[in-house]
Amino acid sequence: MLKYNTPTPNATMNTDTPIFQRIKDHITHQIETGAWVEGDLIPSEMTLTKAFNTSRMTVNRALRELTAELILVRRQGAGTYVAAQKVQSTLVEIRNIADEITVRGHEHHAELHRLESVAATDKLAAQLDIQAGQMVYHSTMVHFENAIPIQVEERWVNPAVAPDYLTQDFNQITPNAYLMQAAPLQGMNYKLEALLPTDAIAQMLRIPTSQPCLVLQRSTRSANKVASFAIMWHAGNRYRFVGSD
Amino acid sequence: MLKYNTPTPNATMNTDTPIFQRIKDHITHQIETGAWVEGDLIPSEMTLTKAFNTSRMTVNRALRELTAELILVRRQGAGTYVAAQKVQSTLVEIRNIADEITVRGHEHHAELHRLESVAATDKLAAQLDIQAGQMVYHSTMVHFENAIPIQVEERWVNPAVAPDYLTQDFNQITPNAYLMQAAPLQGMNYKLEALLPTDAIAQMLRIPTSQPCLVLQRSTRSANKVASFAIMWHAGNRYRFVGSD
DNA sequence: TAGTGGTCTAGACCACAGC
DNA sequence: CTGTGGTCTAGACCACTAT
Repeated sequence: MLKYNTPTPNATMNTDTPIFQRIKDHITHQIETGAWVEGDLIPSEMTLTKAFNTSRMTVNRALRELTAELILVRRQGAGTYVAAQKVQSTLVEIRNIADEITVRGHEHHAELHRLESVAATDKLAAQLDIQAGQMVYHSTMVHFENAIPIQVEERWVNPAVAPDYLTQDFNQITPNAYLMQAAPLQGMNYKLEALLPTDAIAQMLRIPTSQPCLVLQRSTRSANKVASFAIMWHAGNRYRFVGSD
Repeated sequence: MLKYNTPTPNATMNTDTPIFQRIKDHITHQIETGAWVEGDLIPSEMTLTKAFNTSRMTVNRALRELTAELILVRRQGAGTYVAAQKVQSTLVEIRNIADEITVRGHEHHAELHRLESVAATDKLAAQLDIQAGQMVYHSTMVHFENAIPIQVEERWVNPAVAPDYLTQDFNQITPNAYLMQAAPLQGMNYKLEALLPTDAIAQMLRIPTSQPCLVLQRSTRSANKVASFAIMWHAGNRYRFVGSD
């Protein structure tokens, strides 16, 4: 474990905030700002007990709750670690289509059709919460399952959040996987609808323009900014979302 | 609070089970067996402390965790109660389309097109986990938002779970709302896809057959049986699923 | 063996609800 | 006022991990 300093109380924190909550806030803050990242060993219960001038049970409660929230992982005898970033939700789990295809035992590959820097249109600027005309990164990829095109992924990325986007090798890592690692995910919004494809999309998916598509639009947030906005087109006859509760 | 006896240790319980876990198990057992139901006041921390011959902090941990799991509700100064049963999920929250439309400030009404008893086809029998040929209830409804047809809901119901389905007035209560009340929901599976409508569906939604539809298929479980299977068609240009995480 | 987390105790003070 | 839950303390014993 590196990068650990005495906790600095947040100015916005009410003095009535329970101690266990202050400890939780401190830890999540370290993770959100990237000071502590996935796999890092964080301070032990005893260290935090002294740092916050409290009792071990109070620290234990904070760490136990963060573990229940899947933010930390604890190993008896070893220590407490920052958990792997996972956002789970019925609809969000399709975020890494490469993994999903591999899990099904099928072969996945992707074709990069476009990777460029473009000026944000008004509409796009609103999606990314930036100024119109500002430069943003844009990529278009097609994902294949056993050589059949399954998803067209068009993505716009906020350079302020992922400045190295254009220099990635997207044959090695999917845009989603890269963004997950480059910018710790805070949350997302999505929209799901059924649409007819444009000619360009139909061509990439190798379907007729009369074939309905399942279209997922999603924006992700990181570091209190909108990190990226993506539109994913799936041929309706080849792809569906499933889940259970 | 009624119906409370000294906890009877489960025979399958390992003697190494932590005390807080035994308390949690005891409480969830009371709820699962119906001994305690929604809204019931359960024993206080002090009562449980004595009953389990432990300390208050241990009882507090058990109750706090069950509260985080939405199984209990606590009110300082008043007591601890069994929480209302709720199933929530991005995709499951669309279960009551009438409420959803009303919340948007729009007018909702529904037309009942069909309400009948039919013999289960092989496919349907598999969905409902019953014998083919067995009688099941079937309904077809169209839901309107401000006089525009927004959803066609076709539903098959297991008579063993909701024997009074055919005698309901579905102008007063939606099938979903009735089933939620008649059969406490255990869980569900769903499938979401983009399809072209059949002629009959297109006519009910008043759309051309070339208009893609967002189709949600869902089966619900109750009392360890499949309670119902539903197919909901939405015009792709009028309806979308949205959510956030 | 030293340090870690997992659990538990027997007290304590407080805010709040209901009578 | 009494009883409830919300939080906290300063210890304790144990199982496990790493060295």
